[in-house]
Amino acid sequence: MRIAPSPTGPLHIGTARTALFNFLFARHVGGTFVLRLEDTDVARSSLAYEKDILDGLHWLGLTWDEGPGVAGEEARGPYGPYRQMERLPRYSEAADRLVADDMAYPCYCTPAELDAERKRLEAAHLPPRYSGRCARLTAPERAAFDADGRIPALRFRVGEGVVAFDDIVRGRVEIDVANLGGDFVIVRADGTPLYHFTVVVDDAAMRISHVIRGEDHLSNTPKHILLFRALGETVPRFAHLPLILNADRTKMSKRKSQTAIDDYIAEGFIREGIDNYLALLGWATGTEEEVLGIDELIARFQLENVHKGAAVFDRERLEWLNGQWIRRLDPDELVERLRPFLEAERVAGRSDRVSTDDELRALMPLVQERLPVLGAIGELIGFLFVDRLEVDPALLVPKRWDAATAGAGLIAARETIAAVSEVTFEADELEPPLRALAEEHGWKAGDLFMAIRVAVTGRTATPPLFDTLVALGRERTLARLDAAIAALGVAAG
RNA sequence: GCCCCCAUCGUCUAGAGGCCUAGGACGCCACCCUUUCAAGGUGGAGAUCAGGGGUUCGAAUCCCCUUGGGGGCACCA
Repeated sequence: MRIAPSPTGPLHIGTARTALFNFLFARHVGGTFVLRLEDTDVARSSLAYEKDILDGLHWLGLTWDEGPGVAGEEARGPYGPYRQMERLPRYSEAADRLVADDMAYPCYCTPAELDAERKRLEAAHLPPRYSGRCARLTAPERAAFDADGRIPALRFRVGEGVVAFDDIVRGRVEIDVANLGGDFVIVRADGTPLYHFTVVVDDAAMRISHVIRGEDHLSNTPKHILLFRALGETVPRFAHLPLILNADRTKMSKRKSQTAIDDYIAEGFIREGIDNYLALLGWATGTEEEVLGIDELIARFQLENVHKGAAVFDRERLEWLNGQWIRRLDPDELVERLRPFLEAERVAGRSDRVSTDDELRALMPLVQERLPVLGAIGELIGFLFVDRLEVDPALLVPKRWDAATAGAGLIAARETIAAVSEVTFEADELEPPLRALAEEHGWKAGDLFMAIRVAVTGRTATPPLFDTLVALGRERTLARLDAAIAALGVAAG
């Protein structure tokens, strides 16, 4: 199996999903997973995108058995090179063979001529189609064009008949060659080969047995089959995956959806969540199991169960699955993965320092079940790492209270908390006296706790209060209470 | 325009002729738990299986048509 991305943009969700399905299938059947870079669109390809794609696939855990050398590392696999621009001689050799067998021919039509032809057909409400004008040029006619200085492209003769194949997910597909749009170009006038040609030459050369790709290639498959046959190669099995859709049910696009894997990584989605979610987009185990790790996915994966219908990308479900996986992470591992996000908070100026690993580890029980994405960590515990906390005085007054009560409550709470010594400053030591305090004054414990919460965190939604106070420490807790009391005084006055 | 593909709750899906008065999950709504927020638990609303014809004793499941949606038709990949 193979994944053959074009380095013409950052790693796209759709490419990642196709790679994942190839990977799952390859691992399930004990096959070989190949990565090939289709960089023949030189104008749009770049090394930066190439790196982005390879890094992204790695990040997702989709490791390939054969692929190009990167960052000084050797290429792996016996069928390299794995970049198409390094395989040019192979394409021209294959093209020469097709020309020698008269299965391909030089076409001298200029882009302008072809364009005019297409426009004419369009105006007549006819499907675009190459006329075949150069298909039966005689040797002298070709010589005349050559003498004229015209550089020909190469076209493949599609012939006639019906091409049929048994797609693993779609079943039998039959397409009349007459609908292929006429003989198609396989080599540009500048000598560079085109996608439909390179993909076939390479899939054959790399001994690809199963071509698993997006449904957008279904209509092109007959062209590929014709090419495999013309080259005398074995036609691989095909499996066309359902497309991933925008919310409006059109093919998922950058314009209407967040498609770059990088953006999901930056938000703090984790590979386990993304892999799990993507695997379940267009495929199901047939059981009610949904939270599945990569090994479980591999064990259960069957191309036969892949859906035919396209699937709308549902971010809510991704977030849920991501949260499931964050909760399943080993706490030390979570600390590890959180660090860059805390660093980002500091860089963005939202916190004054980054926590130590010990501090963070102690917080894991509080944060682990509250993170849908890693990027939410700042919202959750950022208040612990700021020197000067901004508190909206209005928030300090719980709904059922007035400012005076809030002030009294915080002053009383401050005294109670101050009575707890530094050494025994634990959640167990804090809760009972504060509850007693509330009861003594006839306050609802929740109201008192909310006032304290806002005073020390600036927020109404936080991890459990007493653990939060402990994390903050006695000194800072008291200081923030003092600041809040002062702020209330001003607001009340 | 032509060709190809597809069609079960808002979304992801289970379903391969009787187990379906259609199951699960996300989301939503209640309730429970609870100091807030989450997490978790329980329950609920939500799909006449796009519509219409067949086939069959029996159809979400098979066939046909219609409708709707999508994809493809480049010297892009």
